Amino acid sequence: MSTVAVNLVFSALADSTRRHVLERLAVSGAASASTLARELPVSRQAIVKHMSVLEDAGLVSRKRNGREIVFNAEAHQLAATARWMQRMAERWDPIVTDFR
Amino acid sequence: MSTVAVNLVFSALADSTRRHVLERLAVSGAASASTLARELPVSRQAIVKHMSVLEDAGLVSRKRNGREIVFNAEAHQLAATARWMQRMAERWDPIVTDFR
DNA sequence: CTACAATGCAACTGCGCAGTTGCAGATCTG
DNA sequence: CAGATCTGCAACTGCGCAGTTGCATTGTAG
Repeated sequence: MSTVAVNLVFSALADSTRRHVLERLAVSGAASASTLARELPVSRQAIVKHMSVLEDAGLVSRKRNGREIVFNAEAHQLAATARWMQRMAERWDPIVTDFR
Repeated sequence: MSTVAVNLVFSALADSTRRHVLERLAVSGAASASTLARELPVSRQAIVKHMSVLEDAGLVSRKRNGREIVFNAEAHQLAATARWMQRMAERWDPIVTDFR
């Protein structure tokens, strides 16, 4: 994982609104920006910007469907980052790992 | 892990300078802000601010030693956050996990 | 005691992000 | 076609962070 990618993923996950959106997509399935804006207490434009950030981080994918754009959560990227963190933690302190 | 704690950890890790400092502390051992500022291309005050952020996130601890303040990396917090991410990823998509 | 080396405090700049609003363009549906 | 409903673009505000510089303060060693 490159430094840039790590920056993108961590800063994407650092915002609680974005984590809410991700949670929503992962649990209730794909949705458009307009739908998400109706469900959450933010404007559509705010959602659109968040989706760009999440997409750049690889945490979300978009698919055009007619006049709609449907966003989907990419759980594998989250898992990959978690594993990356785990390896980093192991390298820093081999004792502290593997409590799961 | 509370929402606030997650915000603190992720936003702390989102900055590459802070990750460099953490790496330095984890690999080469504890150090003071002045020492870190001499080793890295940032001012001491910048280091001090970063240490506060890292400390609030639980990723670093400080210990006063005479006129010096020595900072130490807390690898277990990193590992804990990695495990938290892993569980989140599992909840979102049970298939994608456990590639390690 | 004195000089040095550390932390502490404060103000300032620059920059980017979260969020909003307004309007234009595109695409379904009846 | 006409209206409804999407997305797209642009400008604007507010705010907080990264980083710097300057100066004061405190502790240590000789």
